[in-house]
Amino acid sequence: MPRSPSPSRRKQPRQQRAQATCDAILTAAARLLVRDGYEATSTNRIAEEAGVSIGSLYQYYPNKEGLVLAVLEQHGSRWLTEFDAGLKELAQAPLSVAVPSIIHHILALKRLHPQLDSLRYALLPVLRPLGHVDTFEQQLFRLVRAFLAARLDEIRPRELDMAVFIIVHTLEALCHAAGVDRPDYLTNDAFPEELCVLVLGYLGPPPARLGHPPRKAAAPRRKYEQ
Amino acid sequence: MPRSPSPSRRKQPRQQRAQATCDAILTAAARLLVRDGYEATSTNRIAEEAGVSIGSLYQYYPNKEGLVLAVLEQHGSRWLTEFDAGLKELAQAPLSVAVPSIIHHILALKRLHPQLDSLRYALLPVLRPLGHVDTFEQQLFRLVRAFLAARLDEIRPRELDMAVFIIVHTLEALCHAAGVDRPDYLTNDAFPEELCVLVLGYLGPPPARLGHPPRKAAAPRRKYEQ
Amino acid sequence: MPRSPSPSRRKQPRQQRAQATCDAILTAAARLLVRDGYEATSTNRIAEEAGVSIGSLYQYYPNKEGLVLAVLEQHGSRWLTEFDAGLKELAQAPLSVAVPSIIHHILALKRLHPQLDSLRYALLPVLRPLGHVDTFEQQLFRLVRAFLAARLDEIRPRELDMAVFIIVHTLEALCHAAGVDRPDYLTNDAFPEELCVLVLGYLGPPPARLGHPPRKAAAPRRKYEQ
Amino acid sequence: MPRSPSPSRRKQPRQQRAQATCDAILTAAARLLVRDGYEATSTNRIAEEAGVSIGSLYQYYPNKEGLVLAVLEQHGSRWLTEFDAGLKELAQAPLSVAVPSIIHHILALKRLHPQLDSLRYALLPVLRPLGHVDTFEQQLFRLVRAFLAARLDEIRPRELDMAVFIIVHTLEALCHAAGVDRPDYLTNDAFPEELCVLVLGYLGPPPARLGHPPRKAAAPRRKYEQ
DNA sequence: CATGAATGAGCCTTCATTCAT
DNA sequence: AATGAATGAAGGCTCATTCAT
Repeated sequence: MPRSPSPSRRKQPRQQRAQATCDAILTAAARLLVRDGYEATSTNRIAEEAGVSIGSLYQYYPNKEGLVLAVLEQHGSRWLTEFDAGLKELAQAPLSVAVPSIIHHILALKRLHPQLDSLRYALLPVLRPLGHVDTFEQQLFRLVRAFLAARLDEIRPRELDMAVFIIVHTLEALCHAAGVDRPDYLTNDAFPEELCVLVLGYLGPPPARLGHPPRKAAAPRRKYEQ
Repeated sequence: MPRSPSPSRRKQPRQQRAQATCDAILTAAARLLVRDGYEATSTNRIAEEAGVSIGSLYQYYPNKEGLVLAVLEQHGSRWLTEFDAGLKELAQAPLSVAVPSIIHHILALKRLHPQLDSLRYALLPVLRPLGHVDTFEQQLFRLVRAFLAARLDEIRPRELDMAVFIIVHTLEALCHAAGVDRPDYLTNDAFPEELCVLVLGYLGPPPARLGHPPRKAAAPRRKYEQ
Repeated sequence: MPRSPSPSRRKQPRQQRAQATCDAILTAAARLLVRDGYEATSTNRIAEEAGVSIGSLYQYYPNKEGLVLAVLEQHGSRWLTEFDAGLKELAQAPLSVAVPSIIHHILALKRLHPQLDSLRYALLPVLRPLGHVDTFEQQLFRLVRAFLAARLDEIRPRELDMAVFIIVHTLEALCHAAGVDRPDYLTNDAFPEELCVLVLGYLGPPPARLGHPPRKAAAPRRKYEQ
Repeated sequence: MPRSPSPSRRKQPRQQRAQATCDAILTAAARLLVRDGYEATSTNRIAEEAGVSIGSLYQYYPNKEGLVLAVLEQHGSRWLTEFDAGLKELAQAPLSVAVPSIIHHILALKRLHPQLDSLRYALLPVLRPLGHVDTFEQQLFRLVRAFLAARLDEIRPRELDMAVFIIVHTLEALCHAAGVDRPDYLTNDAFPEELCVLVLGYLGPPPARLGHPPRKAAAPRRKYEQ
């Protein structure tokens, strides 16, 4: 049985030509999904846009959902890779430096593929039953959780899971909403600064321990509070 | 003028029987939309579920979009009414009292109609081109903006529009995400407290005025930071 | 059994108010039929346009076809009445005078109700199975046949039925086509003159009888041939 | 350019099997349109009659109008081709020979596809907004106009456009009406002779030029006037 | 008489998917 | 590997007509 259990792939391309076909389909699908949305994008139209027959499309992807999943997987893993790289560079930085940098990074990624990025967000309600986005979201959670776990002495929240939940969903929603409703916020200085205030204000200073006023952690906040 | 410009209504019911039909349709539509999503819900199925003929459905609602709009309008305006009433009661309260109360109120509304509430959120990308949700969102913005405008001396942000944007989208997204991914957060004490920290931390103390350290405004935060 | 066998009427209005309702329906139907055509005109829309409930419409007309038939009947009988009156006035006139006058009259009627007139023509293929238009057409045939029968010594054709068939269909088609494609022809002097040439040329001089060259009959043609 | 601008075709069949499908659809459509008329013919019924699935129908024709247009185009262009060929053969013939021959030809074509021929006529009001019939009619006008333009010295009318308008519409209407109301006229000797009288009488002798009585042109008329 | 709520068959069309070539 | 012809369930929606009020 040559069928892989993946819901997004049917057959691995063996020849170079086949790989090109796969890519063309993926690219066409991304373009149409971004332009028309999930329901308005038909597999026949994708094949046509890709310059490929509908039969070929179904040779590599088991069904429409699988194809869309593949699109999101590709974009999601690229996004996570870049995001992870950014986090790694900040492994040693204090929160007051890391958070602004991360936010800056996220907004930059948003500006890079504004629509593909929104696509994942818009497809959340459609594809949740398929279990893909969970993968992306879970990875993102894991990365952010690890990041915070390494800074337990710099932050206030003790329930890490909840803090990650709050931070991830907040930033995702605000970036998405900005892209949709206020594109000017994406190329604006004030917006990222406000996001930093929001996140740093939330992560806050760690609970004061006896005799150790958390002066260092609190200091950076002034930058945004003035 | 026999034609109403409303995109969500076609004809006003004149008889009591007709009103009952309208309501049955609306109720059935809400139930199916919540269960299956916009695209997977067919008007024929709605009519069947409502126990009326498809013709009756189209006598009162001009098309599928109009019907969905009517569902959201009904729920949205009820939600806004209740929210507005809650805000009015807090008109004189200081931020440190009002914000926790508001967040508590929002979560209570969420628990009341968890799915209908999510429906609006999930349909945002589908219905945006129809211009309804803007109405809801605009009203919400207006209410929150007025609330903050009356407390300019208690808060830090000077760009009110951006602050409203951030607070509204953040709370919406977190409540929605909680309802979907972590229902336990909705009936949990820690979650609302964290939301308060997030919002109050963001709104922060007002910019210090000459010689008047904003000690009083900062004080209430202890309640949530311990 | 109060139902009349007429396919276009269900019930005779007894009260004045009812007569007004009937007329409003007929008027609205005529307007919409002219504007949108038979298939695109719905009985519900007619009732709405007439300011009457759909139930009232079906109280006076048995179905859509019956209503349309009534519209055509009304217009057709008015048309025939006027046409007949015109013919009567020309009872004594020689062909060379009568034909131009008749053609002038037909074009005047056409200009009077250009669309209603076309409506009958356009509905021919739709309503033929209902047997109405035959009535109109038959009456028209009878009138024209009587007109020609009284002038057998002035005309060439011996098969009167065929001559009537040719003249009636020719003039109907040309007037209709002019109304649709070349409205300028309707208010033009050359067009009716050409129609006269066509008809008079066809009816032509009577077959020459021994020793009696048909000079007189031919003479009038000069008027139109110059 | 994968999208053809034609309103009557969607996709060209590449395989032989597909061509057979196309033809079956066209044939079935023609049969049902002739039998039931435009509005009473449904695309589902056509597909069923053609023995193909409704999906196949819409793979080759963009919509109902397009399909009907294709039917008419096919028949119309065949008709025009044959008519044109007939005209060419008569290029050198005098009017008195050409006109009877043309009328004979038209009636023969009418007898060949009596219903398809009527179909176009009946669909005129339905399809006019789609711009097809104009094409047919325009071509017919052009052919007839060229025919007359080559015989300016044999005919009376100086306004060629109006003469063409009159002749074309007259013959169309009479042939159609004969097919519908008097099929016996189509296989009758008297009818075509009367049509010749009508047309030749209208085209008439050319305006007399100084001292040249148009005896030759008038002579042939005797044939039909006796 | 008049109203208008209710009906439901049926229309046009789309689209994910299969399979013979 | 690739093609593209074929499928048919299903969707949104209309409209002539009936009947309880």
